[in-house]
Order: sequence, then C-alpha cells, then structure tokens
Amino acid sequence: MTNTPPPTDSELAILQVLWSKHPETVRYINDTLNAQRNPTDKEIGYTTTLKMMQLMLEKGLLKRTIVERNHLYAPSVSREVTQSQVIQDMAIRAFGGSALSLAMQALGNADASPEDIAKVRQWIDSLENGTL
Amino acid sequence: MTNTPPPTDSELAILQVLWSKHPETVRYINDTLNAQRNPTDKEIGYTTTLKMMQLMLEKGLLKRTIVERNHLYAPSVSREVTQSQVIQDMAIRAFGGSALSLAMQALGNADASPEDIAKVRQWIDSLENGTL
DNA sequence: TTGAAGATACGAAATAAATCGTAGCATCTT
DNA sequence: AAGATGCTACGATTTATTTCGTATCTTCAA
Repeated sequence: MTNTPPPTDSELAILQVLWSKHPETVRYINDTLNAQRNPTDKEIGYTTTLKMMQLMLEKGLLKRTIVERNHLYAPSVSREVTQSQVIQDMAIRAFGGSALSLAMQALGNADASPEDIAKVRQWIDSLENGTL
Repeated sequence: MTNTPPPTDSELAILQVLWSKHPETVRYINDTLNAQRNPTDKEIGYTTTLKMMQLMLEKGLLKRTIVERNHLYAPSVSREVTQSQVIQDMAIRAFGGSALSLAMQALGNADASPEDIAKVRQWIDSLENGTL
C-alpha cells in the first residue's frame, strides 16, 4: 500500500477540472479555474498552474502526453479513488475515524430533495445486497 | 455571515480531543495527542500544543477559563457546526459542491454493518419528515 | 530561602504549499 | 529576417502552517 498523502487544495481544484474533461492543456485548466473564481480575487497566473501540474506529474497524480509539441494532461487516478482517499482522510481528521458518521452528517447538510433521498435509499439497498 | 476558514489539520486534532472531554488543560491535550500517535514518530512538544491553542483562542475556535492560575480550554464552536463546515468545504473542494454525492461516496466507504445501515435508514426517514 | 518542577508568553525558526518572474525555444506573420 | 505570440522549464519568492527555544512567573518542598 503506497501511502501517498491526499491531494492538496489546489491539486484538487485542478483534478476536478480534469475529471470532467481530459486530456487537456494547461491553458485550458488555467482558464477554467479563473473563470470559476470570484472576479474580485486576483487571477491565477498561467505559470502557477503550469508549475502545479508539473509537480503533480512528478507525484504521479497526473499523466501527460505530448502532441504536436503541446502537452496534454490527464488524471492518473480515478475520481472515485481520489474521493475515497479524501473521505478517509477527512473521517480521521474530523470524525474520529468514522466514515459512517461523516456520511450521516453530510446527508444532513445535503439539503436533499425527495428525489435525492430516493437515490440515497436505492444506493443503500445496493450496498446491502452488493459486493460486500 | 462570518466566513471563517475551516480549522486546519492540527486544529482539528486538538478540537477532537476537546470535543470528547472539556474543559481541559494544555497538558492533557498534549499528552493525549502524543499517546495517539505512532511511537516511531517524534513527539509533539508541549509548547507546540500550547502555541496552537493560544492561536485558536485568538481565532475564536476555543475559549478559556482560568482556575487557580491554570488555564482550561474548551471548544467555542460545537462539534456539529465544525463538522458541517468541514463537509461543506470538502464538498466544494472535491465533489463539485455536492454534499449529496459526498455522502453517498462516504457510505460506500463506511464498510457499514447491517446495524449501521439500519441507523442510516432511520436517519433518512427523520430527514424526510423534517424531524430536525 | 533556595532551587526544582511545572506553568504561560512570545519571538522566531522550520516546513509545506502556492505563486510568480524570467529565460528559452518554437512557430507564425509580415 | 525580425518581431510577436504562445508554449515549457525552473529557480526563487511569498504566504500559511507547524514547531520549538527561551524567558519568566509561581508554587512547593527541603
């Protein structure tokens, strides 16, 4: 088990963009991040995002292909795996290690619609029967 | 809405101790943290914990009373509120803002026993009725 | 009354994370 | 061919977080 630390905040911001669309260029990521952000805040410089992604490449969080001298990046760990890692980490850090109590608290926070609740019920059923 | 940033990692470690027992002394917190930690790692110095707690006092994360010249600390924000904040933050950082998908992922991670699942079902029912 | 033990205060160092400036190298445009 | 444009590389700075060293005060016991 390679106990890599969970991604930092900025790393997660980059990963979220790449999860929804990849492979992509640094330019694309940088533009997307800046588009999301509150216009009153200062923009993130291109080289900042570039540097982050280079570090993530070294850490093994991203992979890269080169096409026509341009670099295209993609996540090298799936969204689900990374999210699990984040949850596990958060459970330890703030919930005494209990992912279950984390889950219940999150449900309370979720401001769930009736359809959402139905989805959760279904999910629970599948957990009960499923591959456990 | 005072948009205070969520507690950092070390701050959460201290808060977790205090949530389970308070008010308590710096000495107690420090001993507890060191007892929890892997014996191979270096211990946290007393003054380190002291400093953290002083900073947390300034930030308003803790409150303090003085008894017989000794300082006793307690959380000034409830466990539930802080945990909600942490979840909200994590939802944004890693789940595209959806506390619901965070909750479902956490359920998958929770390695839940049948009793646990029953508890979750009950919790969902109470959410639905608005028994908050 | 002196000194050991144990406490707090606080400046400052060490570490980690995020940001940027500058250089260098292609390609494109005129 | 020369300048503009747009890319990557990478050292270095800035900022945030964590850790600790040292001074100081109080109490207790010999």
